[in-house]
Amino acid sequence: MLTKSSTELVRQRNSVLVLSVLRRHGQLAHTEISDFTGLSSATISAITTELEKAQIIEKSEQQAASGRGRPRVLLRQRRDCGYLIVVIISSDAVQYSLVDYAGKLIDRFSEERSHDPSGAGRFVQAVRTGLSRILDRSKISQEKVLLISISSKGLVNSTEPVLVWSPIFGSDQIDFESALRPEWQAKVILDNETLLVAAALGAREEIVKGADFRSLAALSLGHSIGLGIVRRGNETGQEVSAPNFGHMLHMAGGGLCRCGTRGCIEAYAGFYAILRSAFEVPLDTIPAKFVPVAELDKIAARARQGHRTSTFAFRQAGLALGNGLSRMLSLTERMPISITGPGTRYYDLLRQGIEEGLGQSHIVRMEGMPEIRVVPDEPILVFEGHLNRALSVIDQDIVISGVQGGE
Amino acid sequence: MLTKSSTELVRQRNSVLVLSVLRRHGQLAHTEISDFTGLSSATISAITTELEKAQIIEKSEQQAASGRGRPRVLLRQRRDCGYLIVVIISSDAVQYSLVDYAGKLIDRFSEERSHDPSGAGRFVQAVRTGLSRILDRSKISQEKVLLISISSKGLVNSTEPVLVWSPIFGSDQIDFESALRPEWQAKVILDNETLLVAAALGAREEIVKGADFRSLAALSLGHSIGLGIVRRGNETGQEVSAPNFGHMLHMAGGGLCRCGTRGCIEAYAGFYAILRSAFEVPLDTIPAKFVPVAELDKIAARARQGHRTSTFAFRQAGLALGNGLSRMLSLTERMPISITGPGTRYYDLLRQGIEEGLGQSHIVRMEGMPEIRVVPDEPILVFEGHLNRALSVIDQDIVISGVQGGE
DNA sequence: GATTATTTTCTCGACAGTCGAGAAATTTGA
DNA sequence: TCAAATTTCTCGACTGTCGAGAAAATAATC
Repeated sequence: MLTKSSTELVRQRNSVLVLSVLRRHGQLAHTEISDFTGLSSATISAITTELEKAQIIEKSEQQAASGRGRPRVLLRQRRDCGYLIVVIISSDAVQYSLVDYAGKLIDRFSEERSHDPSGAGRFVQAVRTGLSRILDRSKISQEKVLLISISSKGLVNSTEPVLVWSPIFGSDQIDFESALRPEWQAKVILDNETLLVAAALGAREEIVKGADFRSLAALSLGHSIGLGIVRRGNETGQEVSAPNFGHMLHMAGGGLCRCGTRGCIEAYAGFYAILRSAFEVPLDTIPAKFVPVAELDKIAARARQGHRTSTFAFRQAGLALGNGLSRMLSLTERMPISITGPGTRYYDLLRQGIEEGLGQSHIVRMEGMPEIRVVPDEPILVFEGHLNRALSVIDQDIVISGVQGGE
Repeated sequence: MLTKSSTELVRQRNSVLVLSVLRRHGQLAHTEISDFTGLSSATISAITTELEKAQIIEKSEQQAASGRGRPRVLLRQRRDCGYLIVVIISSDAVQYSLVDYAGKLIDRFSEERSHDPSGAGRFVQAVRTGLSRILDRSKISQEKVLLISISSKGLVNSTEPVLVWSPIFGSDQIDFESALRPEWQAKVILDNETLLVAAALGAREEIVKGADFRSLAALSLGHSIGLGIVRRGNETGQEVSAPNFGHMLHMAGGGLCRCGTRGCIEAYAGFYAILRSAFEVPLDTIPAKFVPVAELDKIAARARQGHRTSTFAFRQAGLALGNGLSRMLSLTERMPISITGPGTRYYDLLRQGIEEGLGQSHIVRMEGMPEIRVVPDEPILVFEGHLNRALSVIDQDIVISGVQGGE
């Protein structure tokens, strides 16, 4: 359904536009903003004075010497305009980061995670104390925290911050919104981890390719398997999604997965699955809860020396991934694939299987093999994705709610 | 990348909005347009007088008696504002329809299709003469034809009107844009047939559910298998896509498909595949080019009487469809599925397999079985989808290009 | 040191668009 | 014939963008 437009909406969108170029390029002068946005100088004046009055941006005292002429005055976000807390949940720890409005990291710590499975409720409690702790350490008042951005592996509700399914808690849903609302008035968003990786890669790619960028997928290999897809939207920036790829059906009636279903991709390509297959344990064995990476390294070493069942295990994993990717490509357009996560260290062993698995489908035979890149540093990408998404959400909210209220 | 907004853009969008409610509800009075759009009466006045001057809409002489008070004057599209030609390519015929700007069918005929496979070039030639013919018969000048909307089964380029792969011509690409450009200055669009079915169903659904509508998939069963997905977009109406579902990998190294690959869904669920499987022909047999429906009806009749291999054939087909749908659902959100096409007459035989195939995946076990509806009248939906899409494209183009030029 | 050239920022009036209020138009009912 | 009701139209206020040019501030030049 279409909806009506008004002149106020125009100002809102242009204000967000100004903030977004400021975010992308750091501090900028009046003229530069005008160049980047395509808006006239007069409009930039109007918008920036408004944003300055609302205490969202400020004039930087550091003058950029720009040859002769009136010196430029640089504008930048006010760091203390608001704060962001990033919570990254991984299988063995939870990392808390406090970030200011300009995207600068202020404080960070990690907390070990207890491995007891019973504790969805206890886990939420731990997150709440973690959040209090990072706030206390920084002496920032709670109202100044505008957004709490959480990420986890698993399946996430697309509209509300609810963890629908996760490798650790299974179908024990966690609703972060209602869990944090009593204490925090900040907005809470939750994203799948690999979605954030894809978002970060997409943002990088768009800087390089500009308007030529179309789409991209990120595949994360580890104990579990994640996939994120980012597509260029019409005008609303990029669209990202995190399908339930690890638990897509690879083979009906196949190996038993941690989720309880048979034949998921993860049941062939997850770390525990590779272990199981290398030791020729029956495929209906209940998977190990946790596999040390050292264990897999040993199998990989043997595979590299030509050991048959070890090689076979990685090959099976590759095939499952390749078949799955081909199915994903059948449902989307052709796009490059970036492989990331701890599993990238075995890419040499997985590669042949992946390519063969891809090649078994009509779409790949017709359009050719998609471009595959290996990008090992996943944690950096996750954090970068958090910042990209969270800060642009803050920009949006701040403009919609805060501009006229600032003075 | 975000892009700048201006007040002119606001007028453009609101004009398109006015045209779209006019299209949805037929002729409307000033006040009603105001109610439907949420725009103020003054704005409606401004926009409608502009559109009337540009000869896009007109006052209807038929006065709607509305009790006491000043009588309403109804506004409606001018039928002769422009015309649309709809070309529906199916496996045995090509249907041409001439439609006026108000969506009324003016003329229609079908032409048999020669089954010779060599003729991508000859086929394009046939389409060109078909288009000339429908224009000649109606005595409408060529410039008045604003859009030619074509549909076919197969894989379509998402940005240009290029048929990338089709059941009949294989990888012999057909670029309708360059084929028709010398004669026609009308815009040319090409969509996958099942995409249009999905679009039509989505539009119907949105009328019923309004803002509650989220997404929906249409599955077309026949000689080949098609899938269309429609999702509610942010504010830009609905987003539709037509994945290459029929040739998604069902089972690595499986039955030989018409496309030359092994193991496609179509190689299990297409009419030719059901035939092959019912007669226990080896799965690597080159598929029949064309299967009369009567032939399949016979198999279905036997299956309904309990004949084993016939039942098995339909069950295998259902499993392939169910597995494929579960994979699709793993990559999207949960959505209802409408099954359409000639294959719906065998739905009683397919159903169990489809449900079992769906149930083998994690996503369905977790979220439950998606709602499945059977909607047999596919041709009507295809045409309805054509009109929905084509006329809204025309509205958009007409507002962008034509409004100030009208006077 | 005064002047000129150059560059950036700011300001003003014109123009486009939406909205609310109320005037004008037109029919029904008393 | 007049009042009530309803729709359409019009006017002034407000918001927004833009182009042009004024104002500001520095570097180069004489």
